[in-house]
Amino acid sequence: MEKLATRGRPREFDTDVALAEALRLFWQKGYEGTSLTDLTDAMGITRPSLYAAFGNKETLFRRALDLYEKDKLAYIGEAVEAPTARAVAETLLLGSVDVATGGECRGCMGVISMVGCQSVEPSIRDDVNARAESAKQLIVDRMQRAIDAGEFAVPTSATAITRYLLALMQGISVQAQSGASRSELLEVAESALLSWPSR
Amino acid sequence: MEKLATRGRPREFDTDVALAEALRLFWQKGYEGTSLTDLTDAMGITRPSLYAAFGNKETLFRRALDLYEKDKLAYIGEAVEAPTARAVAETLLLGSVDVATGGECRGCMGVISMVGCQSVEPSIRDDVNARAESAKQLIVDRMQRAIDAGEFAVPTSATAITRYLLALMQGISVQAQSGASRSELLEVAESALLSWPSR
DNA sequence: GCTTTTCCATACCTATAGGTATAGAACTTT
DNA sequence: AAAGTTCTATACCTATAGGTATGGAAAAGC
Repeated sequence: MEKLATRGRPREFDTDVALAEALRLFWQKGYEGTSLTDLTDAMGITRPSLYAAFGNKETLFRRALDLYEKDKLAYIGEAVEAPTARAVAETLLLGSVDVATGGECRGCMGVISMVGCQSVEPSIRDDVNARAESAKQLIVDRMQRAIDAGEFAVPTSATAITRYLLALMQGISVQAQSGASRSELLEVAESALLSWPSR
Repeated sequence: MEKLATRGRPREFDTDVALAEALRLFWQKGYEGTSLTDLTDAMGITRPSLYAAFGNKETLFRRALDLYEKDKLAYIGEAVEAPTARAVAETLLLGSVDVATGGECRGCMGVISMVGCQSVEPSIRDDVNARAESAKQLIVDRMQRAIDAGEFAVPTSATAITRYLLALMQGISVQAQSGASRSELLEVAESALLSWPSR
């Protein structure tokens, strides 16, 4: 990905560290709310260095999303490995609480980007929506397997139960952003799990 | 609220119409995503007219929020009048689907503002959060009455069940923004109601 | 009809946005 | 050590942001 130069003066900063810092900013302030000055200040590099290393603001944002998915959304991939639909739901809900309240950044960056980037350049919006869609598909497929296995008492559809779960996760993110505590959000997850419709 | 001038040349535009147009824009593009040029173009007035009529962008936004609450969030006030907690939940969930997919603007403006204004001037953020908090309190009080009336089978708390409901409504809004259809969102509401924990 | 008040239109202000040209310094390879 | 790269620093570019000064036109009250 990174064309690592063998000749010439080597880069003086660590792109991984810089990218992590960019992620922090985009997560906290959103794509449009984060200016290049914010970025270069926090990353400790100058404007031309940023452009040489990352192209432009949009590709930097995409790289930050990549890092976010890898570091923070791993729980989704793990969740769909769980043995039952109920266990999947539990992992997803608790995972979203963890991400939304675990660090210094509140809420899920995906949700923040989905809500905040609808009026932004289509290329970014489409990218964000596509990422969300592929995560959704993972869960839909898993839920379909659970339905086929007869796990659900009430008749339902894989897409319906998935959208229901995602709605809760998204709501958890929204509330985390407006200041809800970890324990308050765990109550939300528990409420959902208490009346979860599969055995 | 509006100091209506008796002397001098009367205003040539209808402030209510103009405000409705401003609401549309803020709803679609968010506070920061809506520029004064966007506003004046859509409202059909000039910049000084906007400032004379509404003060500045921030107060215009607050006025738009007022209008939004009055026109679009009335269902919340109606919901808490419903006879049972289950009926309250049903009214809230279906109402949020209606608002999120009813017109040309997708999602709930409150959610959009909560997510989009966290990094914006504190005065706006605090206002948005306060509005959300007061709506929440309405539901908490109603749920407490339902608990006191013994409506819930499973032991729960008014704040937990309220946050759970709000999470669903917020998730519905997020999904509406990223393109979910009305019928898809109705599935979310139905999924929640099918396993609603009160009789 | 005159005065006064308020409106609208144009043009402008400062600050900041994202992005880049230029030039010199620093490092690697040969 | 010299040559060849690629870095960083500074300064700048254009576009747009929110907001305002100014002047002339229009409608009300007297």
